[in-house]
Amino acid sequence: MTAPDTNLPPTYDAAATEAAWYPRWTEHGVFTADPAGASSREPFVIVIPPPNVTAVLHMGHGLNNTVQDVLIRWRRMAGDEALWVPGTDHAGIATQNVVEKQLAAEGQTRFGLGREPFVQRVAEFVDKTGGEILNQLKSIGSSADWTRTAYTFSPELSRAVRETFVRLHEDGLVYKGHRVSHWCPRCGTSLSDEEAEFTDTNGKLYHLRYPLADDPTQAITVATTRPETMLGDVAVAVNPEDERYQAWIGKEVILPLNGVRIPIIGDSYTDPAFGSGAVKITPAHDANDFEVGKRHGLAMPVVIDAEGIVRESDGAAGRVPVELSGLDRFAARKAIVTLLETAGALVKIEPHAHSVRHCYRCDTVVEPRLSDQWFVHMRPLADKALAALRTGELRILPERWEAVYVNWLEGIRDWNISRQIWWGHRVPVWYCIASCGQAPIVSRTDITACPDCGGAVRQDEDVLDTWFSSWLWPFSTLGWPDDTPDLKAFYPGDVLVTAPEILFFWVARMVMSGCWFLGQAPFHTVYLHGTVRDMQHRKMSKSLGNGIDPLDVVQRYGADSLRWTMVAGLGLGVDVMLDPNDLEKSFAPGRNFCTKLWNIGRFLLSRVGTGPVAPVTSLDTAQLTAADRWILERLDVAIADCDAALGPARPADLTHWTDAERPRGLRLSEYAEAARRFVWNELADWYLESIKPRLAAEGADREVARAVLAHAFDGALRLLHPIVPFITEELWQKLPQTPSGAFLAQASWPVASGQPVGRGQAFELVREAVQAIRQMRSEYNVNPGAWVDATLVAHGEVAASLAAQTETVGAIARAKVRMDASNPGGAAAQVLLSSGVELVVPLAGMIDLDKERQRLQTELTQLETQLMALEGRLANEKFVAKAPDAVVAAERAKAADWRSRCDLLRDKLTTLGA
RNA sequence: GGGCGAAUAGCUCAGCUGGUUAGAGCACCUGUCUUACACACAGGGGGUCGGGGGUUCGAAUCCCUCUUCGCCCA
Repeated sequence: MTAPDTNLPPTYDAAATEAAWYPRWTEHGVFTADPAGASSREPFVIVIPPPNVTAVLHMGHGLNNTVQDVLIRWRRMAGDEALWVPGTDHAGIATQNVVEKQLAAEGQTRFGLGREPFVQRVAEFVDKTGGEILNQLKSIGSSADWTRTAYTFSPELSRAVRETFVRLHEDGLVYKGHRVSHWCPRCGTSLSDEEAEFTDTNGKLYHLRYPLADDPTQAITVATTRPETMLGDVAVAVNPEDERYQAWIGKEVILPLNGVRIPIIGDSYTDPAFGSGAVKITPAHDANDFEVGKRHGLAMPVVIDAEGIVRESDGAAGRVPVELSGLDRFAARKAIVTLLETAGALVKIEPHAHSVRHCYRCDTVVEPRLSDQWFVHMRPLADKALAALRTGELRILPERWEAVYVNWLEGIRDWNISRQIWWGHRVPVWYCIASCGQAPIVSRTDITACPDCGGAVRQDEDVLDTWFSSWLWPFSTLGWPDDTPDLKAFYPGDVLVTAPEILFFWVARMVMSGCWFLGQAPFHTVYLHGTVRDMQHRKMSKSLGNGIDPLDVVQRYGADSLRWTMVAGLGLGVDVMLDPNDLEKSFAPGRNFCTKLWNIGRFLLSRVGTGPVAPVTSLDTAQLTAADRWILERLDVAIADCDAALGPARPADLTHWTDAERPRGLRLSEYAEAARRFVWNELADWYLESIKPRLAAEGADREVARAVLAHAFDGALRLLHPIVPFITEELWQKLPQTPSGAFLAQASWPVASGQPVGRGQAFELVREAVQAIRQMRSEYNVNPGAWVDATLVAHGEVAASLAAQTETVGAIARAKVRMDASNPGGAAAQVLLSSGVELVVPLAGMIDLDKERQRLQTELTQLETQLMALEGRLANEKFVAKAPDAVVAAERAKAADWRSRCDLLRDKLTTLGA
């Protein structure tokens, strides 16, 4: 440890401090959790939302991880066995895309390379460049337990994935389904419902004319947004209730362009009010049409292939005209519309706003495609996740997201978990090549031969959705499926911190898997924070170029400034607005706060020194001045405010939230403000100023002031450490009372003193008097360096209490203050303080009587207006009869107070000759 | 199309189950380099709580309605 040093440089050096402390913390295992420790204290566990292994840190990560770090550092100090599990996911589609791009640049494709070499190449790429983001997290101070760093594609976590697949299959919840799924032609894989995101689009509605086979003079008009699919139409559906078309059901029409005859069918799926009331049915290229096709036993010809190219595929022989075959689906749309127009089959084109699904990874328009995919039947899992929320085992903050969670789970659909890519966990299913009749084998271990005929087997080609591994994250990272000490000690965890965007993708699924496989929700609290946006409220993104690089901010302002800015702006569920064009505007407040803290530290060290200080508990309360009592009370209040803003950390009964507890806590900005107010507006602005004379003197009172100041600042540093860990650690190490070898990161969270409330009251009158004198000085433009005279007029107990404070008032306000039992009169500025104390500031030659009268008159008029309203209320019999007694009593007391104040003001005006 | 939420000071937001003279931070204006701090200190201005209606002794707070915006789902 560095030796205590009373001569700090005038400005805080963030870079040097950060570089010094982070390694010391990790070398001493400050962030390492011990499962054995969880037997004597409460465990507090957060698992990181694993970033993509190839990701680089952006401001969203900065926000997300700052929040987690604040919480984990808070609980670590509060005495919990705190564990923050870090790690990354293998990001199947995203990572594969990156490597495929590299291959493309080399004129290669993954198919040209072959599966094994390709997977090898991706693995090498990840080894070389992956995980950098975890190092970047360290530079913003993240106190994760790096000894437990996890990766979804590691052998351990891969075993959990396979176990899950097999167990769900045994439970009858995993099945292979043949249906229309979302397909990304660019990524070459199917997608889950969640991965196919809606985008509002200004499209067109094409009205097509299909002539009757028996009587080509008559025709039925269908409306579609995707005319290119008409080649695969197998029917026209009308609503059986629709009188316009009832007679047409059973007749046949001729498809223009390819001449295929298709029937007109009745199906209630058709909305008579939409378009023409007749809908073309293309079962292989639309999920709804697929259902209609199944109901009516229709053929399902495929006319668009996996690359999004129009051509005759399964069951589509004779359907695609030669001139259209081989066209991309969007080129085909144009060509088909032209051909239809030429053929007289295009009735009209209307503008049509609708939503089109896009791939969440590459934004390509999703193509619905008929294929075989592995699905998880989600209903039974969803029911457990719903129950967890309803019983209070789980809560979501902000609470309004609970409704969204419930809504999604109630309408849950089966989850397509197979992907037609190569980078990921291979589906653990094997097939006998000999087709000996052996059913597909679902296995925890690799299968090399058919158990029935002994012949060769092949493994399913598909890999699993990356989310199928990340939904296990809260327990796979702790060693599940083995019953490890970590799993015993740290499951279930406590808080999950993430953004609302992945509530369904990840959060709800983790709850489902946790409840299903371990019988308990993986955490009791989901904290959904806002999004980082620019000044136009646009989400920061690479494509918009409006991002801020957190590492750049760390370099220029320090990690603590970055963290402060994030936390101070973080109302519950509120977006954080930052200006990418003006970092100074966004991060200066954080830097300024650090500078302020630093200077309080400098002042303290230069005046208190490094000599021993007495613990405040050893001080005789009689020795404490009004200021001492006041700042100690303010510290108690600050502790209580911080605790109330942050907590409770967990349900009181450890298992279920009560309705009263449920919405409480995680108000990070309120916590930051409470701590800031204490150290800046109370400790620095008032206490420090008031004790300067005491510190300059010698004797017992100086020791009291030293002790109280050191204690109060120590408390402030503890309260602030979770937000600004580096500067607080640096300063705390220099405090005279800090034990050698200790870390603030492991020091105890402050606890209120338990001393009676209200003991700081005497100092409030000091503050009031000082503020009044300052106001007079400002109003009369008194030179800030000049001293003024002031008289405090008070009686009885108040006078006695105030008499001991005149020096303090004078020192802070630069005034020669004296007490008097009666108003000295004369040309003076006069202010009425509370408790009937009068402040008289004779400003020789400066006093403007008109101005004084004006000021007092304004105050009197305002007060009289308010008093009149108040008296009106009290005169209202209904108010007195119906309002609670306590309210009425309070209003009466207030009225009495205002009346006497009005009287005093009137007296003053009289003496001023008004 | 369905659901949820928001609208309070120039900006970002607090104001819990109706009862204080409606608050905070930042921004703004004025003065000051007062030996910890001008990245600071001191003083100050600024809101008919989106519009309308209702319940109540009393509404920023509860109900209805309209307008605007955001999010989720189809």
